[in-house]
Amino acid sequence: MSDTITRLLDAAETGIRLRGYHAVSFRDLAEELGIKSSSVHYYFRQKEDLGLAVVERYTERVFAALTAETANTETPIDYLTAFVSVYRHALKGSDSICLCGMLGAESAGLPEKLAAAVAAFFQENIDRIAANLPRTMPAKARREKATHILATLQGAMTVATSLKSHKVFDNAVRDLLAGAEV
Amino acid sequence: MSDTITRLLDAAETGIRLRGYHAVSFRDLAEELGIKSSSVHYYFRQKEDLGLAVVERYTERVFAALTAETANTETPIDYLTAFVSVYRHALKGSDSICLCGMLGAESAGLPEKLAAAVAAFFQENIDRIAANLPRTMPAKARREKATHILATLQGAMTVATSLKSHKVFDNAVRDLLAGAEV
DNA sequence: ACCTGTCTACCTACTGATCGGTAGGTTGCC
DNA sequence: GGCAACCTACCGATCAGTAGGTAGACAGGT
Repeated sequence: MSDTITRLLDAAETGIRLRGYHAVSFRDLAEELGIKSSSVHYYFRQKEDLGLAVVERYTERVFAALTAETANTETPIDYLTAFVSVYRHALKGSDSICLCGMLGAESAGLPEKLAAAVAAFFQENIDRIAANLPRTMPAKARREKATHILATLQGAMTVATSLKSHKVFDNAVRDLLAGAEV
Repeated sequence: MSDTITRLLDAAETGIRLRGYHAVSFRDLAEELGIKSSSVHYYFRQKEDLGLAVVERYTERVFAALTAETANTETPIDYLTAFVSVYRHALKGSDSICLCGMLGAESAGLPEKLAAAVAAFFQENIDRIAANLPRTMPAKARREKATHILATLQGAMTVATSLKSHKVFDNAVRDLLAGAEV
């Protein structure tokens, strides 16, 4: 992948995670890279194409990190702790919320394909968590707990960013994991 | 409050909750009411003023509903059930997320005063929940659980809206309350 | 060694639509 | 006459997107 494409995806991802899809413009991205906005259209014909590429790359990166981080966990609580640490790292490394947390909030105003990609990201998160909850739990209870965990992570990032304190995220997650030790 | 102002606040709130602050324009609002965009400036000099008025009215309405709904609760779990039902009602009535959930996500790209008003909304939510948790819990644990509960509610609205199913919200909240019965 | 064609990675220059915002009417009620 | 509730008619900035040009690298043929 060319350097310019990578830098474009980086700038777009940062902008979307901080301010939202509609607050990111081709002109701003171009200016940040030192090129012209028409050159951005050379790589991404429409804004939707850029958005989709950002979500695709983000999805792959997050799931790769989740797979790696949870690889050697043995108990469900170890798995959850590792899972959560990937999100904690994402928040602290970027000082912004999850890309899909932002796009999920905006999804009614997004191109359909983009909204669908975000929904798929959420669903895959829920499925992965549910698959690693104790086998002794009924399937319905696992689905509920998995949804609860994803919702808490996403909401904790939003509230922590608004209150400008990563501790808010840690506080929410500490109680989440304390309650999950079933 | 004049009818036009109420209708403007309604239209702006709906637009922001569905698509975000930057996706709402004076022109669209005016068109929806059948007036001209310059007339919107007659009521709200700047977009920021409109945004602040929307958040103010929303904050008052939500806290009034929370106060009313939780008025006759006796146990912490009753309080939480009533608290959560206000958010459930907000989601189902509007088919969109919490106004402050959207603005909190976008807060890095918002006028400062607006971001501050949203942060205050979150903080007040946390304080109210914490104040109604069992007195037997240490203050720190109450703060953590309260943050956890607000984060779950906000995240559950986002994920449910993205996955286009209110059941997602119910699933997350059912597990949240099941774990909260301490 | 020199021309020729093709390709990538941009560029200039522009379009029509839309943005928030302003100046200065007009209309109808009290 | 004065005021509230609009209006027309703009402004300059910004938006996504398009048309068509160019400079440089590389390849193949002669």
